[in-house]
Amino acid sequence: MSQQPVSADGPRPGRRPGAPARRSAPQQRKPTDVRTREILDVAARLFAERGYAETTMRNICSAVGLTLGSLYYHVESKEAVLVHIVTDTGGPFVEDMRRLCRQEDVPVVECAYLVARRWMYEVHHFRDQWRVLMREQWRIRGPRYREVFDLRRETEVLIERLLERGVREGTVRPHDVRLTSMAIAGLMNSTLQWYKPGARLDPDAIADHYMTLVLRGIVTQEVHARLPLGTRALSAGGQHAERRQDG
Amino acid sequence: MSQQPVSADGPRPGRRPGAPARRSAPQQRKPTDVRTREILDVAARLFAERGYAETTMRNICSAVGLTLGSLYYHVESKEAVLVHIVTDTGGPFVEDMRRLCRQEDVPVVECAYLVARRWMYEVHHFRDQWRVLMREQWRIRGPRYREVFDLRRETEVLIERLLERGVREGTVRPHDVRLTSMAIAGLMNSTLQWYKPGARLDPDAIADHYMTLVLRGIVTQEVHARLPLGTRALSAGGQHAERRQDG
DNA sequence: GGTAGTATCTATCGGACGTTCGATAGTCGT
DNA sequence: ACGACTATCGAACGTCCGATAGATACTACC
Repeated sequence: MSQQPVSADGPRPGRRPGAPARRSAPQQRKPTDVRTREILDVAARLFAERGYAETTMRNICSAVGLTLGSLYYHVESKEAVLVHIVTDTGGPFVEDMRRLCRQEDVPVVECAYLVARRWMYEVHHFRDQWRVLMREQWRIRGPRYREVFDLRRETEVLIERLLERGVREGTVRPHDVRLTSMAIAGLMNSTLQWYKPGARLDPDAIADHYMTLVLRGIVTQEVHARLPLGTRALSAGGQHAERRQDG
Repeated sequence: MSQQPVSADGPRPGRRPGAPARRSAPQQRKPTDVRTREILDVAARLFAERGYAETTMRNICSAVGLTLGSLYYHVESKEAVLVHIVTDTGGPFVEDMRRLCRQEDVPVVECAYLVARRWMYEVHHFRDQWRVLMREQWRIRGPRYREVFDLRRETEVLIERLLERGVREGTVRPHDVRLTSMAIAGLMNSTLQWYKPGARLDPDAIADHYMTLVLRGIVTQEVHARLPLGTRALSAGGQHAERRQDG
């Protein structure tokens, strides 16, 4: 059970000491440093598998093939690792959401499907990171908490604005947009708890299905009958929804 | 920061040692023991607030006014506390679900609303316990894990069966019932992350709203127009849904 | 009043964890 | 060739945690 600080498959003593020593830029904010990136990815995997508190810095050392002293050369502290994982995952996602929701020339219903697909893609392409984000973000205290909280809040507001645009557009019936926004977020994020990659349906199909579920509840009667993507996923008639054909 | 094993507001040395010494029955399975119940409730609160790993047995001691040695007189171990919280919460819930889904004389749509309301009631009436159940149940390993897993799985299957009955009944269109079942569970449980008691809407209103969202996506066109409870919650027309009138 | 049983206390143990420190080896610019 | 810098190592420190052991006080029953 108790593993040594050096991994079993290769202690690699004195391995590449000061190998590259040349980074493209003296970036301090974004750790594009290869080794740090590796540490962050491994930590995300371990945090997702066993949980933050159950993962020790020594576990991370074993996984990346480093000793404790070396690990602390790259990362400031254990909590800093968590903060990096959360913000590096949540930040770009919110940026994508901003971009998708801002295209006011695209019909709201179509926008909604794009949002859903992008959401499902992010969640399951960075599955470990998102599981950590969802399960452990509450640990972050102090000024960093506000930062993380604002990311989540902005996503909610973006969806609310999109739905309100749908009302102005005439395709969405007036209703409690906040509740629907939380429903969409809840549906997308809840797939983290049961969806496994390589399952019967791919993330896009689930995105379509779930977004159709929500949209059919709020769109006007005219739109309801001809939901563009959703009907494909839902009205297949059989026990199983169609598979998407665009690979 | 570091608290003593005795709480600050009253060490209460030698307090009620062996006070009742009489229990109504020699129950061993269900800890109806008053003190144990208190410990479990306090532990659920602390686990929900700070997380299982961050809560120490000494924290629980301070909260219930006991010392470490006394605490271990009532509970077997820290993990046993978690197992009790999870099973005591999940068990009765699944029993309720069984009961609600078994009444085959009640129309499926009505059944669905009853399920949703019961679900929301349980989740927010035992909020701490459910937050622990959702966030920490994966820690339980060994034979106990199967027990917990089966509880969750049975809930999913019960919903699937209900939806299939709707198809036979002619009110629900044929579709991927598993996906919808997961959607319902995801919607109900996701409210734990944002709903605070005393908010604008009560749990019943949210249950109605969310179940209507799902049902409108899967029921036949005839049923869609006259969703009994859901329309009340959704078609209010304004920014806010109605409040329920039956207290 | 003695005895059994219940519930509490104090004190302690072994271990694990996050973090720090000083030393060392390799690389690059000059 | 020689410092400056980068990345690594090994060893340790202080703290905290879950769990245990043994003594003690109080109640109930005969």
